[in-house]
Amino acid sequence: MARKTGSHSDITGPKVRAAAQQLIARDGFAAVSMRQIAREVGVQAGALYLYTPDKQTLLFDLMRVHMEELMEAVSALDLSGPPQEALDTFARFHITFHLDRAEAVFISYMELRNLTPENFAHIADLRLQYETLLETILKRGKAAGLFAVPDTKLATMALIAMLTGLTTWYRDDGRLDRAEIERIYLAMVRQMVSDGQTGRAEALAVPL
Amino acid sequence: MARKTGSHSDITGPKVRAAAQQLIARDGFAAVSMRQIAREVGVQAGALYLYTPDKQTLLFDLMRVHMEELMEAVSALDLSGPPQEALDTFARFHITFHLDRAEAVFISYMELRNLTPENFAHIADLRLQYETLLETILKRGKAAGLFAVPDTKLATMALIAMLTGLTTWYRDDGRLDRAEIERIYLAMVRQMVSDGQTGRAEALAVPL
DNA sequence: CTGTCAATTGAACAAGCGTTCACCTAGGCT
DNA sequence: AGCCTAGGTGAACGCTTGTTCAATTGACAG
Repeated sequence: MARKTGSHSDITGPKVRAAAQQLIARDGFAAVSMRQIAREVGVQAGALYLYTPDKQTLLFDLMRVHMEELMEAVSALDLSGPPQEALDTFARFHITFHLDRAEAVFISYMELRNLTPENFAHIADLRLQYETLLETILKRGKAAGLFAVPDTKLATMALIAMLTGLTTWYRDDGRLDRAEIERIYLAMVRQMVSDGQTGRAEALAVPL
Repeated sequence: MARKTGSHSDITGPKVRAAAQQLIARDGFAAVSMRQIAREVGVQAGALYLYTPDKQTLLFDLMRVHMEELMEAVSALDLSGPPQEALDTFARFHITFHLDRAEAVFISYMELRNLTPENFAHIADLRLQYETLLETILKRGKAAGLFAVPDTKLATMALIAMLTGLTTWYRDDGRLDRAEIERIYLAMVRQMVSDGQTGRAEALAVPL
């Protein structure tokens, strides 16, 4: 067999990562073998080692790329405006970005324990940076007397868990479409930090 | 070697489940071998099969017992009172129960995909029953005009994700103790469903 | 038409897997 | 004193694992 036509490394490389992502998201890192990934790609197991030094690095790269893309995308947002506006922007972004990448999100939350300590530290650091962006918004809103947040750190964790949890049950053919879900979640986010002065009607009337 | 003193099945049985729970919570079901569990118990791998027919059933039993204990404990609550009171009771219960059983909770959320379809269906059914208890409270509150909840199903998922997320980052030696965390989370839960009429001060002033 | 080399095969390696089973042995019962 | 059996051993089964590597292929440059 060997090479067929054209340069394959540009083709096989991405296919390896795609197959790994799909299988690991479905069955878990430890349960997926290199031979399964290879079969999905249409190649022998040995060939995978042209694209990754080992299985661990394959996982780490999936998570690293995901987190780097997340940070790059969130960096493009303007979160410097009024806290309420920044919170809306962040929440909308989080929902869309995560629903678009359900597999990568799932892996990044479930397979942390399969990383070596160094790799884990790197991913955890990126995640903390991301969470800090949200906490900063909450702090600004609290300082301005706009948000009623007992503790910004806990509110950050609560909001992220609530928003990310979406990816675990969302189905394309579900009762509500993505726009509706986004609207409803945004209303809940607003309400969770609202100080009551804003009024309920305002928080629930989410413009699209 | 063989038996040492007294009847051991009453001792070894629980030790097997405890060791399995600890190791699976830490490394994941697929990554833990029967030999590792046996070593932790202080026994040879073959002896485990006196206490479980196979590895899959060992996992299922851990999850089943956890979910059954959850349902039994939640059934003992009185959730028939005013919606706000019932919600408080439920939230407090959820936090306490889950923080007390971090390992079992972690397993029940992470290892669902390692269950056979029949076993999965059973666990999923118990979970749905649990979630329905919360949704019923939200529906009652909404019908009574007390809660501002755009969609009770989504609010249920959001609240459960938010509350359960707690177990993923809570540490005994953290900045806040459990009572404080419970109080703050309860305030956030109230605020998320509050209709603004109740007033912010009331929602944040959580009695212990 | 030939030589080069990127891309891949397929076999091999030692290690570990879940599970089974013939055997053993210490303790309680008669 | 002697048997019975619960509770456990330790070796073995066939299979899979991650990883390596010499050999081979096909596409392309000169």
